[in-house]
Amino acid sequence: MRALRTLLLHCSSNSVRGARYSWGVENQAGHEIADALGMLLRRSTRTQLHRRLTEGMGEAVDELTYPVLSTLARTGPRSAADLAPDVGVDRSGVTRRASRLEAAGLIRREPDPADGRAYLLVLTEEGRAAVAELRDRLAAHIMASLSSWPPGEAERFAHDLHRFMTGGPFS
Amino acid sequence: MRALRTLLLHCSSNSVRGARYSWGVENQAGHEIADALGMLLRRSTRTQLHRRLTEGMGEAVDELTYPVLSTLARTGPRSAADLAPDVGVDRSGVTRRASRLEAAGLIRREPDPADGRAYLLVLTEEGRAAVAELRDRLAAHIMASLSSWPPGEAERFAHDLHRFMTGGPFS
DNA sequence: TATTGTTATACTCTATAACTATA
DNA sequence: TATAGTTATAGAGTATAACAATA
Repeated sequence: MRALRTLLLHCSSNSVRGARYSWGVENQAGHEIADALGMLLRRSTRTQLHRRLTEGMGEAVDELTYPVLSTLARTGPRSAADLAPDVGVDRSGVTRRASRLEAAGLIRREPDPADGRAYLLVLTEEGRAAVAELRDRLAAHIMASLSSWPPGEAERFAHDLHRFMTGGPFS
Repeated sequence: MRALRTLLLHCSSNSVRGARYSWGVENQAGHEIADALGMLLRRSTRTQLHRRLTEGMGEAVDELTYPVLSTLARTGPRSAADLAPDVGVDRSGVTRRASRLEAAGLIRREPDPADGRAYLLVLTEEGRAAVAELRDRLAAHIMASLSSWPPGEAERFAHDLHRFMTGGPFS
């Protein structure tokens, strides 16, 4: 079955945008998006982007700690255990990252008035400023690359991307 | 200067799509794209996606080794040192990942006829099939989430995304 | 009994620095 | 001399499993 599939795939060896792929033309849009996402999810792309955006923001803000800041900014004060699934690490991981951020003055720990066991992680003023700064840098970075697009197309693309992410396979 | 900026930012505390942000409305498209990309680059999103896509494909294919396979499929046989910047790790990292893939029969090492020091990493037939399978799964996954879009809009979005990635801040 | 935050442990992956072989 | 592949080493980050405190 797999052998047959492979054979069929390799019978149609058309070139997609010069790349050396050799699969069919069906689902062209899906493959085009898949390739773009693959590029975006590459480690080199992510680290390079993070490095450029966190330039001069202190050692505490990096690829590991920023998701904690970002999620707190989006949802408000949360406990470590509550934050864990959003950040994508265990609650012990959230604790370690939060400790770094607390030492840098970007967040503070407050006893949860509703649960004596928990501590709420709260953004400080500096933490809020850091998130806003980073978000503005990314937005500016993005818009600079869209400046050559015809009027309205960037806004349309932004809308489509938002629609894709919220209703798509990643929500 | 930063204090002034922060102050200005927090004077306009409008709500964007229900999120608890408090920054201006300028560069709306940039911020919308930035938020979508932030969601996409999150660790939880990436690991979840990789886990779903590599289901039942053997232990050798995972988040670490797939970029090696994918890059080889895109560019043809390459040496480890040549591949390293594309994959986003050191050449020793490429060696380690390639060894796992070679043990699983997905790639093979061939002496580079043009350089006696180098070995070319070459996809085997199984390796090509694995890449095709994974790429098809992702494309199908994506298209399923776009099935409810009006005719033509998915294709338009695919085109825009490709244009954004190749001409954008990640190229 | 279950869950909180935290910490020690074992594990994985990485970059760095070696090493040998070849350009 | 510089660069290829490979490997040992040290460092960073993680999940797991404990622990005491609280629900």
